[in-house]
Amino acid sequence: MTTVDIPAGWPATEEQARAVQDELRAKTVLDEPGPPPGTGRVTGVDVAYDDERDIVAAAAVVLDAATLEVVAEATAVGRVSFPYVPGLLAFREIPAVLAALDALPCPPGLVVCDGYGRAHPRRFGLASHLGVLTGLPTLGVAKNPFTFTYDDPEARRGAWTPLLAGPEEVGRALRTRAGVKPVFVSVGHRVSLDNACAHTLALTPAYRLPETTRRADALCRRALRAATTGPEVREAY
DNA sequence: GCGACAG
DNA sequence: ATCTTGTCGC
Repeated sequence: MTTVDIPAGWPATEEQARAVQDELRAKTVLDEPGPPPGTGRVTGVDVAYDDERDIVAAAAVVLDAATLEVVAEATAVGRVSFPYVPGLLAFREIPAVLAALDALPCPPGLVVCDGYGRAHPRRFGLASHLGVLTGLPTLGVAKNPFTFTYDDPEARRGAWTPLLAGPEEVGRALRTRAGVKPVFVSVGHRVSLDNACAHTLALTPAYRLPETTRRADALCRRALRAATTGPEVREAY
């Protein structure tokens, strides 16, 4: 496990953060199909918080895309870098996520984020941001529709409907388990929407959420618990 | 102006 | 995200 510092020049206000998004958005690559589903490696990233102690823990878990077996994993712990503000989630999660990715012993391949990419008020969500910063292909799978609208997809697994920002399709509501609430998929960087959905289905053989995010979620919670129970914290009592 | 709002 | 036990069901 590694420790993270808040990067120099990291936005301190919402206004600065929005300016960063507006500047980086132009670097998003949307015309690449991305790696074929079921091949190479797929990495899940997620973050857990202890706002009380101002601690954040991130995890990156690399899976073999064909077998979904864990190939490598890494965690990072640090200080919370930004408050939670809808639309600015990336500024809260990215420093720790970058550190976890850096700590991996192998290339991450495609990165699956817990949240949105293009489906974002300024079309630059967490997955887009992480993609532009790392150059890696990224996509976002969110559990909630945020401010967007959608029609309920058919009940069968694989069914989907457009996720809409007014008239604009910013992602898809994708059914990963028959009869269960869909997930909300959007493109991050260097991946097509069709491919993003195909990857999401390949990663959900048994549960609603991708194996990548399930693994990363479990790991970052463990890391947070360890950081909160570790020697340096116990001494404070 | 007020409320809603990924995690 | 996080606070949180038991409980219904495959």
